[in-house]
Amino acid sequence: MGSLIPFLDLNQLPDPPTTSATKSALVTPKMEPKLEPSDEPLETHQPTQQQSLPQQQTPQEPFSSSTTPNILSKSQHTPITSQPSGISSEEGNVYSEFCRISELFRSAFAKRLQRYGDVDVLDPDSRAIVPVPQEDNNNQVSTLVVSRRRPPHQRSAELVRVTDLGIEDQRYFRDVVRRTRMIFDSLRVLSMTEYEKRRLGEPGLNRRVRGDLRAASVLRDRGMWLNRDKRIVGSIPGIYIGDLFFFRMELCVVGLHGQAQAGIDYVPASQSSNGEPIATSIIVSGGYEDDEDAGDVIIYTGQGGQDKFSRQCVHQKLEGGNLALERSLHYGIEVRVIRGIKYEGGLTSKVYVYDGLYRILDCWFDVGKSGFGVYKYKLLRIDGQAEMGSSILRFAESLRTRPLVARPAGYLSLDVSAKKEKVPVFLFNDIDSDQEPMYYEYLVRTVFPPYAFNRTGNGTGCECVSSCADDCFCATKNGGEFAYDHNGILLRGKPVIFECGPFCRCPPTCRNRVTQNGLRYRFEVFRSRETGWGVRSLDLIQAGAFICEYAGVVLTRDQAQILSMNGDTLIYPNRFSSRWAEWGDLSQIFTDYVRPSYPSIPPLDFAMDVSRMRNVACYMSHSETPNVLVQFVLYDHNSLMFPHLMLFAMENIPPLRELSLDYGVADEWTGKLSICN
DNA sequence: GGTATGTCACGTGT
DNA sequence: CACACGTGACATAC
Repeated sequence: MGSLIPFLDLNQLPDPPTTSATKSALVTPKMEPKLEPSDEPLETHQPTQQQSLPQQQTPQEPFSSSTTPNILSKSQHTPITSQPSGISSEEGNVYSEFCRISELFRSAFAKRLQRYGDVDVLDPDSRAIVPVPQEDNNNQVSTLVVSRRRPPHQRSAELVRVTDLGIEDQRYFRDVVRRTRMIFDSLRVLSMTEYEKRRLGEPGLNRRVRGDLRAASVLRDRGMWLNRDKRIVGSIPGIYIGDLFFFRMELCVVGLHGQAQAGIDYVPASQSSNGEPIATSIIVSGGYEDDEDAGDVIIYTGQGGQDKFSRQCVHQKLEGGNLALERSLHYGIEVRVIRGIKYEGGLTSKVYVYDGLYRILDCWFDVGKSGFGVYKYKLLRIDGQAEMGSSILRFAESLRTRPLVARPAGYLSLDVSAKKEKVPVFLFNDIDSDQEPMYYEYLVRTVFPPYAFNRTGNGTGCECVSSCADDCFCATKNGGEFAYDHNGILLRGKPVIFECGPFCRCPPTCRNRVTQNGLRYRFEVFRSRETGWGVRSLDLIQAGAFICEYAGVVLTRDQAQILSMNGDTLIYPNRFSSRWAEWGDLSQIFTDYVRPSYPSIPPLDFAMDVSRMRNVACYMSHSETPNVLVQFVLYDHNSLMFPHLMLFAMENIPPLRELSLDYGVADEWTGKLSICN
């Protein structure tokens, strides 16, 4: 178990009431905590030994039966059904989620501090995280709205540092972050879709919607922003260096940077125990002409003094974020650095990259290029961290354009697909002499047995000539909606997706043919010391984007049993974990969110042979926190027994980060884990 | 002295 | 040199 190290306790905590044995306790040192100057660094605490924290499982939320979610209307003020604070956590999704997280944090606290012995044990409820109170408790409605009048929402002033999380906790927090971001993205897209629909009815409607802002507001009203109960200095649990964000508000939602616009986030002086503000994170966005970004070393300009056209027009003052940075320098407190960089090929023209922790070395008042005074801060990246996301982005860029110049040694092949894919698939190994992937024939698509095509009537397709719409026959097969948005992003996972196919009249550019158009990203099969052969992309992959098919030769159960005795490598599609089920699931937001009656498929009873012919997917590694999911898709035949295995991104995957799949547990047929390598 | 309310600074995404 | 927007910190009012 990791430790949460409080090093600045800003509130006097009440006396300990009795604590029940079932509750974890929040403990705090008896002595008055003090800020120590930088020559006595705060990190003198030793990390705790690894302890496993009992993990509470997410309560399974039953799907209530009611209507589909309503519009994301802001004008309508209809309160959602809410969970009054203090009610048992089994009842409400949001509330239980909060309790779970806060409980984890409290347990971590207790574990950490018990080592000191000299502590007070406090009633956990005294510091319980409570979701933002809903204004009303009218249970009959569940329209998604953003409340017009926000209850005052105090951010915590309690500074903590989270270190040495155990593997279980890392996995847990990663999952919380991933789910929250997925909900953010679903809401963002939903908000824009609703707007487009409304605009069809009201042509005069011309006000642009900001889906990102709306999504953040909805999550905030539901109390689903992460890490609001503590001010975390240092890294945020569940967020890795190199993680990518397309929207500024997303940084707020996950707690990486709590300011919607300002580049410096800090604990305000008014809340700080000694009346001094402390900086926790900054965003280097290129908005200040006096910034100098050399990667490991940054000369960062303070905030303020600009007019509305971002020109310096007055001197900056040592207040707010500027003062906070100066105080952080004084106390030797590290700050998180997020870079906003231009990047084409993403969802927006800019991405935010978490680049890790920096220490502030120096601070001075200088005359900027404009002639006005600005505060400058010299920051140095702390050693021993993973490589910076922003430099990986740059490196990937050079690999895309001139691979052999950027990396002269290590390429075994510049296209293992031998031009069978639209884009080359690189093969790279710079650590040993293994050349295994060279010896397989590259297979672009899964080979199905002929009778998969004969079994059912084939001629069922749509008659759309130009483009398919929501009332098209193929949309009906998918429960009256397409599975993808107009950019080919998977909106919601389903047991099976019916794409338009050879029996449809629509063109190949139809939006319902996402998985039929081959590779879009440049992949690299690479050799790794940890995972053997693995796969990574040279391009940024947006969450929900189609990656590739998992291709092989389909075998019946009997055939598979014979071949597996030969030691051939087989894949069992029914063993992949059903990650599609959580993709696009908004039941945490809409209390009346129902799982539509999608057509389901019978349990899959086939295996795939990848022992002679395989594609790039076969080299993907297994992970219990995968970044790729399997979605079954049908298009070229109608046999539900034999769907294609299509892979989609579960999160924004930065270039050169390894792709991973949850292959599931040991297979029931053979007892072997279905991974080839 | 605490809470409620108002004002402002802070860039962003389109 | 367009425009609307959300948040948090802080000032002010009570």
